[in-house]
Amino acid sequence: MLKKSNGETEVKVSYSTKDENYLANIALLYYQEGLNQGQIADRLGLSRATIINYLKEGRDRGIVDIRVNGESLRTSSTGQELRKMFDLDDVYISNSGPKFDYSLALRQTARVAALAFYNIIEPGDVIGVAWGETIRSVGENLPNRKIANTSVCQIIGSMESDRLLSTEDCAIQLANRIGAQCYTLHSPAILSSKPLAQELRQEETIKAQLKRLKNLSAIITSVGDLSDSTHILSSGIISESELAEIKDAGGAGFICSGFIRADGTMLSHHLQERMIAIQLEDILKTPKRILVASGLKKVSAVTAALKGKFVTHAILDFELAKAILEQN
Amino acid sequence: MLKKSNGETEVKVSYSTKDENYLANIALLYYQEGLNQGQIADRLGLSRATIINYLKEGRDRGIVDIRVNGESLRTSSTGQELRKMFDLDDVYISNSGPKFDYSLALRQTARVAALAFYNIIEPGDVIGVAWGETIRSVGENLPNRKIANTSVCQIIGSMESDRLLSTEDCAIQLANRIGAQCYTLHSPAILSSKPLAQELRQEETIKAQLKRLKNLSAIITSVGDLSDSTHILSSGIISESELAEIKDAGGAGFICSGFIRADGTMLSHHLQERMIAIQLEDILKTPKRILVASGLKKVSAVTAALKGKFVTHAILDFELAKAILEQN
DNA sequence: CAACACTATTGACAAAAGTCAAATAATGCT
DNA sequence: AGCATTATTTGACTTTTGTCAATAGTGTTG
Repeated sequence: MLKKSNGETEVKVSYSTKDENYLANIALLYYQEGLNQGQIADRLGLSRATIINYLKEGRDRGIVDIRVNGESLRTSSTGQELRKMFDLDDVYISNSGPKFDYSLALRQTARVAALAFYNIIEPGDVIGVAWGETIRSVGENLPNRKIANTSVCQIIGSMESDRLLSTEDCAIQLANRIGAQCYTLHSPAILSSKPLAQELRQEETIKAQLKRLKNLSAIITSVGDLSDSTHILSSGIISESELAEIKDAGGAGFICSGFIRADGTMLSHHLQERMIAIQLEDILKTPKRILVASGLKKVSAVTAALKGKFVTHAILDFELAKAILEQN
Repeated sequence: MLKKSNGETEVKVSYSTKDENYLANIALLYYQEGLNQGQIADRLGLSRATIINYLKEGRDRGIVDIRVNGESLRTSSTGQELRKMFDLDDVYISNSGPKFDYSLALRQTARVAALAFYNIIEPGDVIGVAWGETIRSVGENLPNRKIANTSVCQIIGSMESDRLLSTEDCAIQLANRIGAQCYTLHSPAILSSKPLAQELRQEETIKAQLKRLKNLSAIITSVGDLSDSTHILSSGIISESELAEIKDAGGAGFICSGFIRADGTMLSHHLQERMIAIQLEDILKTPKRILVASGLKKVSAVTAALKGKFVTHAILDFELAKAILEQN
């Protein structure tokens, strides 16, 4: 961009036309002034195609930001009914239409949850983050907007499965998006024997983290169902016989490592002895308990979680919320 | 939404599909999931035209908010040079293309100023607001976003002109947008005689306000030019002979009530004796001095204001900024 | 309960936006 | 300077979006 002419060090006042300022000005003309692309092209002496490229680049680079007001997602009447029925602080409802599309519905719910998250979480919060497809999707849909002085704690040990990235990634990504300090749990979620698990719990780094989990100010989890297609079965975390055992004992769902019955009471199971995770009792002690869930197969599990008071803020899809209402 | 039936004041919990939640969900599908209107219509079993209406309503009702990052507007190289040349804190450049269009250029500059304003003003600021087309447009382009504990002070008495609404409207609108307490000046800007002006300055409400103007933390003004088309002439505030007088004395422009020379020094004039407004000396004492200007006819006036250090933060249009650079 | 005044919704058409491969301009490298 | 490489810009075409007048639905009132 320097133009030398006859030895003089003359600095050409050049504008790499594509700098941020230029992109931002075009975005203002388009999105605020309301000019169309052709009019902008004429004005700037460029082709319309170029304007399209610039507008796109502006969006990609975050110079233009299209955001949806999270408050609006709290206004659904179905959500309000659910809120009253289970005495919740907040219910946010997602809606991607009645047509069945598991992954779209999940993403939509995650997006709503991401917006809700910014309404619920305050500076200074210490946030426990669970594991699962849903939570991971929430992390992915969170915008990069800092919340001051927050920290994030992984609340259940790591695991890998085909569909999911390992647990700590959920916590790390979420922490990165909100600019939080991130404390991970350096342990598998489930160990092969009880003594090994006990021993590990005494390790300094793990002990310290487990202690931290007793004083969270917020927690975000999903809830697991106990249908035949539950991912704890398909990912090999529990066996078919163990699943049957839990169901026989009245299990309706699980949150992190803990199983709960249809009425919301806790169901202890020997599996827990081999796990490194937050205790259900500690979840109940956490002031803000955010639950995110999507899909009709979670009806009983979510209902159980609501009855057991594991939730203060719920983010659910419309179909799920309606089904829960109808059953109660 | 109130339904009166046989005298009862029954509130119908109406279930409009068009509630905010629904609109917000559609907005998410469109703007975040990236589905097109046809796909959304299919999913929700509505026509595409309806989706368009919903999306539009979402934008109109502020459920969807498209915003441009103000920081980006600070990155222009022209602006950076100007910033160094006059030792400014910040320069924001607007750009609506080289094609001459006074009113578009003004609006674009005002929009950029509105974004800059939110970067510059902090909670607790006491902001002096001047008068003029430019400042009025800034107010109109300010989004409704509160800044805590701010107050706004009208810094020059009221006047009316054909093109402009009266001065206090500038201050009031700006205050409303940012949720500030608003102090107006209950006086005309210019009076017919010196004694009357003196008397008025002793009135309690006016005295109190004038005192406030000595301790502003920020000020936003434009700058007036002294060309033949200057609005202080056309609106009858000064006469042709007075204008000629000021120009003969070396006047290059004015800020609020005060005239300045091309080198930025203050030029006293007997007109000031009849005016109710902030003093130039007090502007110089204000820590954040925001100047907004658009249009080539303001080259000398803005240059004078910059030289006289009446500005710490400048918002200028590209053509104007370039012209100022080239002359210095 | 028919007539009225609304608002919400839609289909058909017009306008605007998006895509992409080709052309042009900038840049780097002997 | 000449050539290769890469980035930017564009024209022609397709897809998506927007408009608007007509229609269906909803509640209100005499």
